[in-house]
Amino acid sequence: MPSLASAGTNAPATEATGTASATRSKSGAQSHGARSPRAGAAAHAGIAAHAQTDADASLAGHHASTCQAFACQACTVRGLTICGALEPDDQTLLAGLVQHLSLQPHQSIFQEGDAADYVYTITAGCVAMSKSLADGRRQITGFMGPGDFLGLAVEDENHYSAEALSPTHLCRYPRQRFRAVMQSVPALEQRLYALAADELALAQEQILLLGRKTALERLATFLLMMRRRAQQRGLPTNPLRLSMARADVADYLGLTVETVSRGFSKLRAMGAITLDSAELVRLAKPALLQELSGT
Amino acid sequence: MPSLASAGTNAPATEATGTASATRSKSGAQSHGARSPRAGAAAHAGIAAHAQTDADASLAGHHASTCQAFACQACTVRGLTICGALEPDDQTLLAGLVQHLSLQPHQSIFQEGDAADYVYTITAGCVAMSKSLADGRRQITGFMGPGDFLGLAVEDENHYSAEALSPTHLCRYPRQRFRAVMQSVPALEQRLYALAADELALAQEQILLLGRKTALERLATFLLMMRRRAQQRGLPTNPLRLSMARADVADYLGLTVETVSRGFSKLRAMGAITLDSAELVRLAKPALLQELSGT
DNA sequence: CGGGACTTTGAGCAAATTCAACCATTGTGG
DNA sequence: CCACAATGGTTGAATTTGCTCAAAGTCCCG
Repeated sequence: MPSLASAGTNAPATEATGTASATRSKSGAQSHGARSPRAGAAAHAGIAAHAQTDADASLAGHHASTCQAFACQACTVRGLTICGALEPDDQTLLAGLVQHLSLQPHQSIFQEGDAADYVYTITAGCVAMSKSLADGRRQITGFMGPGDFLGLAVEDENHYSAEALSPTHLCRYPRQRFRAVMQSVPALEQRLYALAADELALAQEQILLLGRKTALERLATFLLMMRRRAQQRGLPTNPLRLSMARADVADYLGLTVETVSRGFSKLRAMGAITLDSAELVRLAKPALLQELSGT
Repeated sequence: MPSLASAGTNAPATEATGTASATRSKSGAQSHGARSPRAGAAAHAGIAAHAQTDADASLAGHHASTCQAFACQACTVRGLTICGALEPDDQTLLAGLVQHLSLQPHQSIFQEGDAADYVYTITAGCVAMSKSLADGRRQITGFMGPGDFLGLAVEDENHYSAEALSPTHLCRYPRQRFRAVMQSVPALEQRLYALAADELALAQEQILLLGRKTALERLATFLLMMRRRAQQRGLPTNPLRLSMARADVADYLGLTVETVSRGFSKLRAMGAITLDSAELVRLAKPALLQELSGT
């Protein structure tokens, strides 16, 4: 599949790739019928083409460093992300490389197998990392939100795809130059090492969930995790905004959309949660969820 | 469960914890009946007590550095592990900290929730990292073999357990001192960052497997992965030695022992593999396995 | 040779998937 | 402004995969 993606130039703005939920059986991919017979071709349209930078001209080069630096001063996720770990001088160094991007839901950031030319920091929205099998089954390996760093583990090519799930803002850095800064700034290197360690711990948590938890346990775990994330970022938790579709939750939890939906209904019936809308959840009984989570 | 483990002093040399296979249903843990009613209490016996070092006295301190350095010179996994990335001087630095340990199958190295006092390099054998749920269901998050580094992602306490699956030799370093060396030796830091990145990529591969692959696909993927590992280490691949029990394979693949066994039988029936013994597999048709692996 | 641990095989069952229909929300065009 | 199509979510029924429970079969070690 990676090879198929290489020709990616432009695709219709509305493609189904992002929402074609994975299915468990090998024959499942076709069964979703009308949806995107060319799954995998994806919305690989070059980001630059779609990019709507805060200062659009900045994409042409990095002459806009002062302007960018100013934007960084005002950045709302500064404390959460890598910039917070840096001295002012080093921040300027990074600010000289940065490009700002805006993405719509379902827009691809990069695809499994692509050359890893950039690394990213997310300033707003929600991004999914995912891997797929040849027949289209998709597994989301993680969600990232404001403050998260994207591109940690990359070598020369990406081992996973990344896609915006909600309207998203990114800071993008050319990978080679970022790497150079990283090697000259020990604080940055250490910060990234710590981030990698965190991400690894999360991945192991996810492995436990996928390998050993029941559908309901997965869902309860997921909701509690989303709440913790929101708390860490100072986002509202009492209606908790999921920022993703059921299909994405399903692809994250290794389930089908239907099972996820049934799970939500069951949790609602138990009084554990309330739904303002499909995306806005109230965790009425966190203790019950905790118990249901199996952990 | 972490709190239960804290009192760990000595346990019988033969405990069942390591082999009590996880089960999917919440009630499953008890259903295995006679096996280890005190699951979770584990073989937490201090390693030092069981340790049979190559030069036993070394445990008392680190005065044996020259001796250890000599051992390191002869080390068979030097090229694979962190030592290979170091200057001779830095190697001596590490050699001054090292302690050699030998473990029997089922012996615990550390437990989820323990203080992370050491990091390890594996020189021989096979180690499983695992996480468990409250009711005893266990998930193995990864296997490590000769050359692998254990303790990458740790903060002050371990997020997972580690246990020897076959007779195993380890190099152990006090974590704080290792950390100090790490921070003074950029090459080491970068090597560990690279290892963390590799481990993360493996974890994501595992997430895809657990979330979206069928039992047979998991097994095929597993066998190919084990073969790749053996190749990387220059170990024999034609009878490929698994170095672990079916129960461990099951806990790694998110399945039950029975399903794993059926899978092996099915692969055998298809002619994809041959079994010299339960632990010695011949991959008769790697291409078929590749196809079956779903990737 | 005998005992125990591990592995394999079989039969029935249950959780989650598949397939299918229906409902709700949203945006569009008449 | 409302009908209506489209998308996403929910619910139901049948099916399937993998699990549970049970019983043999193997292998290893003393």
